[in-house]
Amino acid sequence: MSKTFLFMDTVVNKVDSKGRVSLPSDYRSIVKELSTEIVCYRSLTSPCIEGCPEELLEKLASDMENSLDFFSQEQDDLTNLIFGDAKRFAFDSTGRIVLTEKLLKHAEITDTAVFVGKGRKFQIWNPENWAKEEARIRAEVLKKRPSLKLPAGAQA
Amino acid sequence: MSKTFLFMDTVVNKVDSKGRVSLPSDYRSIVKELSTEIVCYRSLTSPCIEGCPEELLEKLASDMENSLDFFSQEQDDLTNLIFGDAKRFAFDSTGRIVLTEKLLKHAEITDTAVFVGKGRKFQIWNPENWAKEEARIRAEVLKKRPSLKLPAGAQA
DNA sequence: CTAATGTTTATGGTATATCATGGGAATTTA
DNA sequence: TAAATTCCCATGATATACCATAAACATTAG
Repeated sequence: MSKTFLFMDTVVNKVDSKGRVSLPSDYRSIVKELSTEIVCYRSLTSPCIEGCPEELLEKLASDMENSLDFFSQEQDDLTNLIFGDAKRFAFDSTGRIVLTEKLLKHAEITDTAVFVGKGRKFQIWNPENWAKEEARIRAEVLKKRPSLKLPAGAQA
Repeated sequence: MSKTFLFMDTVVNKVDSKGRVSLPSDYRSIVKELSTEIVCYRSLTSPCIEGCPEELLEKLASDMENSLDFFSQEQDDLTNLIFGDAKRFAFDSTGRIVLTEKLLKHAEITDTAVFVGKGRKFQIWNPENWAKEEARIRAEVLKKRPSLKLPAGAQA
């Protein structure tokens, strides 16, 4: 099978008192192709944590590396914000990472985390917040595209 | 694959009476791949110190050499400022550097320093100043891109 | 089709290594 | 020689690596 790099599915895992969580094994096997660590940061738009392989942030850095941007103050504020916020998380031999207080607080996560695949990246949610968000997204989609219906029987 | 390095995260360290500060260990392990010292200079645009591996300045120099704006007065002036200001700082066996009075004064740092990752380089701030700057950046980002989706690989 | 078995994954607890930081000795500079 | 700088060691706090158990899953045998 060819290696694809898409984070998919929704997985619920426990967060222990030290902030340890198992990264879903599917995610792990994706990341392992590249490295043994992921990068996480607070979402700017939602109360959740976003994660991705470090490679995704490489491009941002490269874009700014050239001399023209080097002195620019306007050198993308957004990018600067992300690097200041993002942090590497290595997962140990059992596949766990330890999330920081800052991240957990932003996502309002205490003892349970929901991993949601988003393609090239993924998100980590508090269960209740994710339930609401998912409902909101579904409603939004149906509102915009009333003709879009799932085939009968395709509901889980 | 070419191994690249990204400075990330925000860490707060103390500056002792001798002016010693621990370089965050994450930063150290990045720099160590290349050398045992970093280069620091006063930011041209903010009251903070900027730091990076010497490698980055070398790249800057060669970019300038090959630039279409080879005769640009502005670029010339700017590079003069940077290279005239920059200085190497070796870190000792415990991972600390001693910043100069000139740098500390420019950043208004006395007993606490905030290291902020910026991708290929990093900045060192006075805590209060950084708090203000971060707030400014966040406001700016939200103003410019109200419907922002993070660029982590996806234009959503 | 069911039962048994082996394998991967999730989770809890604990030992260990690493890091930030302070104090002081040794070395250099003025 | 006084002052400043660099180096070395000690310590507490924190984070990481390691080990053990339990649960979920897949595979195979009967």
